[in-house]
Amino acid sequence: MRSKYCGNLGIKHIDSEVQLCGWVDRCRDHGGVIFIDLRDSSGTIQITVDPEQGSALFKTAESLKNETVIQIVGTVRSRPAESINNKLKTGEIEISAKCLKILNPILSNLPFTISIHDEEPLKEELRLKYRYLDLRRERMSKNLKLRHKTIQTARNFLENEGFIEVETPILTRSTPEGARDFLVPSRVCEGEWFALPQSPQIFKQLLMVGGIERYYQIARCFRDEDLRSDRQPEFTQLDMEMSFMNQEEILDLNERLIASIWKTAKGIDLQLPFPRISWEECMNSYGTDRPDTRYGMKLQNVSSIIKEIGFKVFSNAVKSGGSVKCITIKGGNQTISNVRIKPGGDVFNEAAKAGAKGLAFIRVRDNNEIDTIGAIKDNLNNSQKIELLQKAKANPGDLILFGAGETEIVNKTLDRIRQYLAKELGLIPLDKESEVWNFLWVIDFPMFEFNKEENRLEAIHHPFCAPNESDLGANTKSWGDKLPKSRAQAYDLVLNGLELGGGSLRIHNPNLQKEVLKTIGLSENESSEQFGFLIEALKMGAPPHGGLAFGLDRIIMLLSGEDSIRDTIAFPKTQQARCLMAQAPNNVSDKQLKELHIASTWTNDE
RNA sequence: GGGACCGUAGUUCAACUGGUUAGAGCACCGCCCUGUCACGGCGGAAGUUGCGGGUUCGAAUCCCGUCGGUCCCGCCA
Repeated sequence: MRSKYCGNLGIKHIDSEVQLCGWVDRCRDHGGVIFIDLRDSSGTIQITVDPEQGSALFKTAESLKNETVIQIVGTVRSRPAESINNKLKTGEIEISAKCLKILNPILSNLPFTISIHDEEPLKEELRLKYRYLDLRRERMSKNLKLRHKTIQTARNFLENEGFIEVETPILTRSTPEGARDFLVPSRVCEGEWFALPQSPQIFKQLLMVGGIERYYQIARCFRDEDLRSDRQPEFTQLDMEMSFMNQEEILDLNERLIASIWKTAKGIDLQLPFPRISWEECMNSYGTDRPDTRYGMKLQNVSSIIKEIGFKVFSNAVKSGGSVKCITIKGGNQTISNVRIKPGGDVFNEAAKAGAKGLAFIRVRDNNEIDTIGAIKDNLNNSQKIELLQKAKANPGDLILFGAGETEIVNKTLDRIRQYLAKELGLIPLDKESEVWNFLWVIDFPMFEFNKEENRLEAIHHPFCAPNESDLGANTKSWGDKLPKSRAQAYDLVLNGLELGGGSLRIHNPNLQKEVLKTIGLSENESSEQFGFLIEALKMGAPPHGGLAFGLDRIIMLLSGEDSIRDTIAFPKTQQARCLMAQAPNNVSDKQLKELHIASTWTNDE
């Protein structure tokens, strides 16, 4: 139907005859001559319809509406010098139309305009309802092309590294741990249920046992949890697993993969290797396991200085097993008023949202005089004061904010304030030129954390992560005692405060695997019922293996500069997990339910 | 499960403290216009103010409920 794409035409095509297809982006009817901006997936070009070319052609051109689908035959010619449009890639030329055919007219008014010239922001509700139109707009088509390019780059890279792409089941079994499963009733196996995979975790490990050695997949994952701007009920992971590689080798390969993606998508050469920071140091210095290192304001632990002072809020926090930490805001005396850090102020509110009961502060004045509430000032002697200012790296003009109490809350509070103030004080460069990409690996995660509600240990990543061998010791009999406190051979890739992906070396020793399942509270029976096939497989020549998975949607979001992964997904769902276009989920017939041996217990007043 | 914000013409927004017939740009329809490119000019049509109830002489505006969207906490790695 066509000989060329609109956006690829240029002066070298002058005098040649072309046949183009696409959408009418916009028309300018001057009564005599008519200009049509024709758009296809490659770009736009101006079509000129002169009355001399015949009245039928002209009449058709007059009738065109925006978004009419047309096919034109015409000759490429240079524009008159005064009519050259430098804003347009094809602005030096135009097509003189000889023939114009309407392939599909517009029969219904469009809910919004597609043209790039229309810059008005649209309600997302509308964009999602008419997603097929939204995709026709430049923003979404650009994002989808970027997504494609990113996946293509990953495929090429992994191909060259000897990986093969293997698909794993979408219908699988429900397993404990992790997120809520989406369930699918089985018609054939009455009363039984499939679950959609939260990730291909176990399958990819079994591919390793299957001798695949290097696997990857652009894998759809499903989690039935509440949505956020960076969370969808179905999302995509770039999922990988490899045999006979140690942690360093895996990290090295993956940062080269990320670098190749950033090179093609952004033209940026990332500096390798990425910094590696232990989980412990990370929590100490940033209060979070995914720190944004584009700015300072690191957390300082001042517990030891403060534990004996008379200010009870501080000393009691330390004595009851918690801590006192602080962050120093350079020049904070100027930029942050007392109103903002006292109850009701924006900074205080941020602290409160993290669970802090108060927000103590010290302002450093000239000659290192301190300005704070009496209860702190009166209880600090001169040497404590000096030590404190040193530890906080505070100078005259600076503001120090404190978190005191349970260490977890203190970390959460100061992390939140740190992030809030970085945005607030403009410490993060927003313009494209000074964009900073601070990648880092967080390593040495603990194996488990305590779940208060369920009163048991829980795997931080998942229960297949291999523990650090030196933490476990050689004596296999003491595994059970040492496991709860050992570190995992797990790693997360963090970029500018966001987790891009993570993984671990896996357990390939069946006894160790059993021991870990026992540690998270599974009985022997439960273990073999849920994971028997995995443990069995580990007994039959499972190679040492490990892997990781990247959140592909999130990576595209960062590369495209969008704030939501919805803008990287062709057909995403709303926060209520609805598809406004297809109107899913929807009701099904009683017959369908009956075949599946299920009945809905839902009532209106639920 | 909880908190916050939002919903007005096809669309993006406006409408003061509750007070005339709910306005404007773009889109749409009609007419005019031969070099525009977000073309221009003249005219026109277009509204269950998401929905339901309440307060009031009077509600887009205030209150309650409900539906939908967004952000966040919980949840989720």
